Amino acid sequence: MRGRREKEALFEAIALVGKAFASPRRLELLDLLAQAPRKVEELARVSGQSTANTSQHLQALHAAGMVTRAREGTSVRYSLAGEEALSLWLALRDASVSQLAEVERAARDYLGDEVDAINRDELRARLREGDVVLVDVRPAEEFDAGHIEGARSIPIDELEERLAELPADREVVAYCRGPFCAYAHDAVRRLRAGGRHARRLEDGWPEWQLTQKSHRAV
Amino acid sequence: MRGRREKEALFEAIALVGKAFASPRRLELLDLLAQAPRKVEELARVSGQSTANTSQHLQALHAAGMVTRAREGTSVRYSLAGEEALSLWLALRDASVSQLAEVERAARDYLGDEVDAINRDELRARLREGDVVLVDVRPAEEFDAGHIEGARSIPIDELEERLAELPADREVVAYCRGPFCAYAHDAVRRLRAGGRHARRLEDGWPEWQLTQKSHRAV
DNA sequence: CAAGCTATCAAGAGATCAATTGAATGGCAA
DNA sequence: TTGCCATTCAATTGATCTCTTGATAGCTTG
Repeated sequence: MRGRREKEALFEAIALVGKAFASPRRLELLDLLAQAPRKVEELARVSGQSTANTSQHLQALHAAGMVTRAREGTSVRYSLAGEEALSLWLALRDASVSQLAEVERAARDYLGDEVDAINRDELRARLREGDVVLVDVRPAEEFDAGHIEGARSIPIDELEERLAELPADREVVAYCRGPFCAYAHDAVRRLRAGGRHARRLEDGWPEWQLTQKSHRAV
Repeated sequence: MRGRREKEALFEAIALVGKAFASPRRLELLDLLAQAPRKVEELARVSGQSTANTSQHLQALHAAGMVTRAREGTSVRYSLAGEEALSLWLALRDASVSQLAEVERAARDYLGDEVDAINRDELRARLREGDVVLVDVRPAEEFDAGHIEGARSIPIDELEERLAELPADREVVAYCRGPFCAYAHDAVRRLRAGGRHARRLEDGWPEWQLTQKSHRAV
């Protein structure tokens, strides 16, 4: 009983989950699913790959227990498999930033110049005070799937034309998918160009959601 | 600026870390390093693979920022790269258990019949009361590299011959490398065969160490 | 039940990875 | 210096992964 054979089987089983995180495409899918459940075709379109390939990657994620799927008529909607999967993905992402300079560099290249940020705790306090306007600049479907309480949805595409909706005398905080999502950066730049005092939330909806849950748990 | 090209580069960089967790061999190395820093040749011997192969995997882990290395005379000692790497590995391991029935099955096959366990909080309380004997059944080097305060080292190999050191009138708690390490299970079975009232700690030194640190941080 | 759409399957080409082997490097000690 | 040992490098083979293409299956609607 219990020899190297069994131990290897154990590590192999764990590596099944590790493999799920070994492909950039799959990570992009996870990142999207962290915002909202989506159909295969949507994921394919948004992530810019073929439907067949997307389906295969989703199946790999499913085999690793990281996503769940549900038929909806003629299509299939995939979701992140619970809080566990979300926090694992966020942990991997954060660890990769702090351990690999490469990631930080890639992030800078993608996000452009840094803009002023505010962290979750500070935002919570300011929301209690009621002296900020909180704007969710993600696509409307993602807002609908879940958002920070008190936020108003103004997708980044509509920001310029709806600028008038935002008061000029209060600070505006924009948030989006997370620390490596360009929407909030963009939004802040455009808001400032529009004469608003604006900052971005340091991270995004998934992180907010997760800390809310763990706060409730504690 | 900032297009699909840059976004892909970002996910690719994160996937570098993901790849580190995609091989069972590398996971075994991480698991060993979570106990104590070790030289390449030791790791090769303990994990039962060739030195060259071990070296290659360690370099992969190094490239992913999960381990650090230090020359020591003619040899090289590898260590886990900080708390971040440890907690990521533990998170992956735990998530794989809760999301994949396969992992749990493999664990049962390897560990054999379940034995009574005690969790960290309960152990902490019992240690304060002083009514348990805590035994670290890992190899002595791992004990030396770090152990639970108040534990005594009795490597599993020496357990039978040193049974007399353990009082028969107090409960004995054995711990080892973690929830999937067979040592504590074995130890409890042998202790019971030796007439002791014994349980195992639910997890092991790495988990204890990590919660100690986060407690201190909070 | 036929058409149309979505998702999955199946097969294959090309790339990447894993492990082995044998040679090279770097530090240590005689 | 020379020899020795631990580690790394380099090259190779076979296995695995990724993406594409074209076919298939499942559901819905006319």
